[in-house]
Amino acid sequence: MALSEDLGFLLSRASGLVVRSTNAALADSGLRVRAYSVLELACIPPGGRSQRVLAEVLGLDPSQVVQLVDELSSAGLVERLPSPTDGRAKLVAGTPRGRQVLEQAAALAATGQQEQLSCLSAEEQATLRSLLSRVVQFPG
Amino acid sequence: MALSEDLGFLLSRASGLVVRSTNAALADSGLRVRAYSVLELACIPPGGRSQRVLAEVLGLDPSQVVQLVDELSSAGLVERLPSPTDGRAKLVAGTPRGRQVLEQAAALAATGQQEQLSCLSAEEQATLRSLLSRVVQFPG
DNA sequence: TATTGTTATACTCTATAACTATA
DNA sequence: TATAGTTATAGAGTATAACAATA
Repeated sequence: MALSEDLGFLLSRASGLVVRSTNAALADSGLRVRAYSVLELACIPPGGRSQRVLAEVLGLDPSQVVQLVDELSSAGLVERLPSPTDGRAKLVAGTPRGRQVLEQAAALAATGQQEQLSCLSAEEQATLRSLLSRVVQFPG
Repeated sequence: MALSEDLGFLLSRASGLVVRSTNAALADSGLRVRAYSVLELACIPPGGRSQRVLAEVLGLDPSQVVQLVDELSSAGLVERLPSPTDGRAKLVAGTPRGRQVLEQAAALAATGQQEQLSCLSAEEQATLRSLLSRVVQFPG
């Protein structure tokens, strides 16, 4: 199979382009894409989510989540709360400042992303989103 | 935007899954996906391609191409030939053994890739390929 | 002066194993 | 015994800058 038709190659190449562009766009926020995705998940439900869940959803190793949460926590964007139901688990929840930063960062990230994806129409982007969602099997 | 609808996130997650699976499938060949892609390009035209072209096509830094070609060259899979038209450039060409290894590796890579992509029909994979090709703007 | 390949360096990302505390 | 979080470490991938040889 020619490289230009190799889906694995095309995926990793496209991902590289978008991640690079998004990281550049996020520079002013002090975040990079991985920390941004952790912050986004931490800000969704009021109570936060356990690090184990974060790792599973993001496809990261639990030890990587520790580092990213450490980083966000030092910046005052998230906090680790004890789980009321499991003494081992810690729930990662966004702080008010974290939600504020997330809002600004989301706009920056969207800009960087569209720099690479604007060659596709909104409908085509929706198709791409739908296909990739099936591959990723995004949990909840 | 929810993370599950974030095209950048979906791309990098899907890419990660496929690359991981492909690297695992390639293990017996001694190659990893990046070296595999260099070998594939080196084996296409009889005369090979310059490292600068390889870097551009693969989206890698020229210094990364040096390392990958070193690796493939040590394994006897490619060789650096002097360019007949440019004394600075070196053409990277696959050896007979390189073509042999490539053929086997291609089958392994396809297997590992389909492990992650089999949830999409052939037609859906073609759609995905077409959309990603536009994003990547694959040169020649 | 610009480009090709190279070397060196640092940073980010990924992968593993081992440890602790709780379940 | 199993799981959540943590620590440590090594390897792979990415990004930059500087240099020699050639254009």
